Amino acid sequence: MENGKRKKKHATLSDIADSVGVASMTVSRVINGTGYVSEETREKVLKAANELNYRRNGLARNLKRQFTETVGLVLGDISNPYSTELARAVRKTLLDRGFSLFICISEHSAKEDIVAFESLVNHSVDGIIIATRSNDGGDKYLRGIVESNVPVVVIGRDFQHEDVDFVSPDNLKGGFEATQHLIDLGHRRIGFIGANLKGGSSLKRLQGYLSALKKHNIEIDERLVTGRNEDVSEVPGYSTEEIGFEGMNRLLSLPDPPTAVFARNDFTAIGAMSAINDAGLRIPEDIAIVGFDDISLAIRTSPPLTTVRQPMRLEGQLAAEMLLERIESSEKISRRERILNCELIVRESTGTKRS
Amino acid sequence: MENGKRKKKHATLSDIADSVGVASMTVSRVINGTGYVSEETREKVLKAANELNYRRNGLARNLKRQFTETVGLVLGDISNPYSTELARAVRKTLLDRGFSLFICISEHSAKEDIVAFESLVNHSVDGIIIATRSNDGGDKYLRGIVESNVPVVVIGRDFQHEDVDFVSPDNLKGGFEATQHLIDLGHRRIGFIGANLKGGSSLKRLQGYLSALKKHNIEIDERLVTGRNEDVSEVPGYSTEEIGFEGMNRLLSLPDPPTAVFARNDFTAIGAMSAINDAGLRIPEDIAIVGFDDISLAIRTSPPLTTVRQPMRLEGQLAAEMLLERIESSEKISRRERILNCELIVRESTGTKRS
DNA sequence: TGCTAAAAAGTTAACGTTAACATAATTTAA
DNA sequence: TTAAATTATGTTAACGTTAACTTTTTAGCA
Repeated sequence: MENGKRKKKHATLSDIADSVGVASMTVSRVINGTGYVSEETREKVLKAANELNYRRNGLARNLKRQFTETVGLVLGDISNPYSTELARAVRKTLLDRGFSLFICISEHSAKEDIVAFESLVNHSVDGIIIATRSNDGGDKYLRGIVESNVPVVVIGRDFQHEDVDFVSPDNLKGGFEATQHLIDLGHRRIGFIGANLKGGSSLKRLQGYLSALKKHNIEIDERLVTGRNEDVSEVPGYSTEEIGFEGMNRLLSLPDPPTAVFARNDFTAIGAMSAINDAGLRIPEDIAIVGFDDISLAIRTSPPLTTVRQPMRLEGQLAAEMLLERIESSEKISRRERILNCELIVRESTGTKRS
Repeated sequence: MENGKRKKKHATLSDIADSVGVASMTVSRVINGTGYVSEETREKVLKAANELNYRRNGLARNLKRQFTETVGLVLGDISNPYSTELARAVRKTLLDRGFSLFICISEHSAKEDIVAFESLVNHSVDGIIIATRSNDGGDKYLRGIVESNVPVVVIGRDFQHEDVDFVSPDNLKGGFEATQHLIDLGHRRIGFIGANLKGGSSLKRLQGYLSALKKHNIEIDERLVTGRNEDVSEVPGYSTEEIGFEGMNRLLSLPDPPTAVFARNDFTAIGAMSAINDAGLRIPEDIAIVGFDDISLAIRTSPPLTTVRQPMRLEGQLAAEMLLERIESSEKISRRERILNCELIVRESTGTKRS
């Protein structure tokens, strides 16, 4: 740091103490409203604090108290309403218990994961909730953090550790049901947009898709599974309409394009719908489409999007509650896993049974 | 806090020092890579640090150093891609300079603004960027923060203070041009969705709309200006499709509905488009529509949305740079204002000139 | 009146780190 | 070889707060 100078100093407890003529402990008592202080002193102190524009130094306070009543949340794709909903629920649960929340973004790499973890640990947050996708570098660093006794809960991230709780929607079942729904409607050529067969092996939604096909003895055509390779992509996650759009165009250019598509999430589905429209095809008559998440926009697409609803709020709330338990318990807590049910929401984008 | 117990202690510098048999200062030097340390000692120290799973205590460090190299960003509506883009740009600029970013959400009240400011100040962030809408309580608290010398930059928030920089898109001009565009196409009855005439007086986009009408001597019909009252709303901002949908339906139910609509932002526009579709009307033939922001989705709506593009990244970058200057300068910096140009992006949702 | 309890303060030390200074060991230069 | 420079390490104090303890003052009451 070549740049040394920082601004004018803030008033401290002892500045106030000096100005009033008491000990700083007395001022501390006034500020925190603890212990005995005479009404007279209290008023003098408050007056002085006000005049000096006193603001308590949280660093010193937290250093002394050994906890910060702050939790960090690491999000991948903040513009996905899923993340937002999650963050909102986490925040509410924490706020109700007197904790505050700092959000860090980690968009697409282990490096960013690590930066996020590091800055949170650095600020001595009392615990961390992580909702980014798993990756080797991040996992390794994370393991170190957990082993130094920082309470951690992961949401939807494939991270195995005896001291880390896990909350996730049932992506596998959700993916299965979405695909099953398309099969029930008579579709046989069903595409998947949002991952590759090689790269997306950890993607439960894709696995659900594959297992539904398998169950109905539909052969898996790897050309029907398309998506950008995440690990390579430098493009922020939110632009998944792009991915959906591109992916759909790839599918449409096949000699034998699918009659239905399961998109990895609603944004991807919206992008795909746009590509279908552009190609002059109709939804659901020519191509049926299912998304995932049930973001609030899903009901406003035209036609309204069939999708798998995941309980985002519940996920956030549960994760926050589990974390708080970890933070507040003095005993070791064994890993808990909560896989939450999803619900298929059928709207017009999948239409009715094909003849 | 009735719940006292926190977890097992972390290793400290002196734990390592003791275990290796050196002074903690030496360990500090190894950890920070500063000053002279013999290769032999360095290795011993690193080994011990590793074994003890040492992690430096940022609270103590920052307390001593008197700065944290951390900046806080307060966002209103995190699921709006606008916020995301902003956050991303801010983060990138900061990261390049070695700062980390904590994001706080403040969704719809002065109370939440204050909670967010408070927790950031509490953690002694070196500066704060604020991108929430102005409100009395928040402004008052903010003023206090600024007066205690915390560097602050606001984005698009109407906050006047000699020591606070201001970055904003030119909402007034943008709103004007959006409306002008509709007028140029021959529209006379033009609605505005996203604010009330009473409550939205501070909304520059609405003012731009009004002034464009005035310029062309089109009488202002207050029934054509519709939106939920923000201050009252308990509904999170992101569901602005809802607002657009509801608002459009209100406009459609008028005896003499508008032939064109300017929506406060793209999400609102998308909601409005959905309502227009549901009513069996065509865009742009029956009703033309303009949004604001040019989120990535805008090009994927059907028809693609005419909108006003604001330079979100630039806003974020500038705000971050200004903040860094404030943080690093030892001299007082006078308020700087940067109003950034917006650009009308004409797509199909406004069609061609009416006959 | 004296004695106890309650109220109102004050004192000390510590949280974990590092800046600033001091000292000791080693190397270099002349 | 001896002083000066370099390298390696140590000591002290302070960042601002508060837990834990101590002391002083006031109030209560038998």
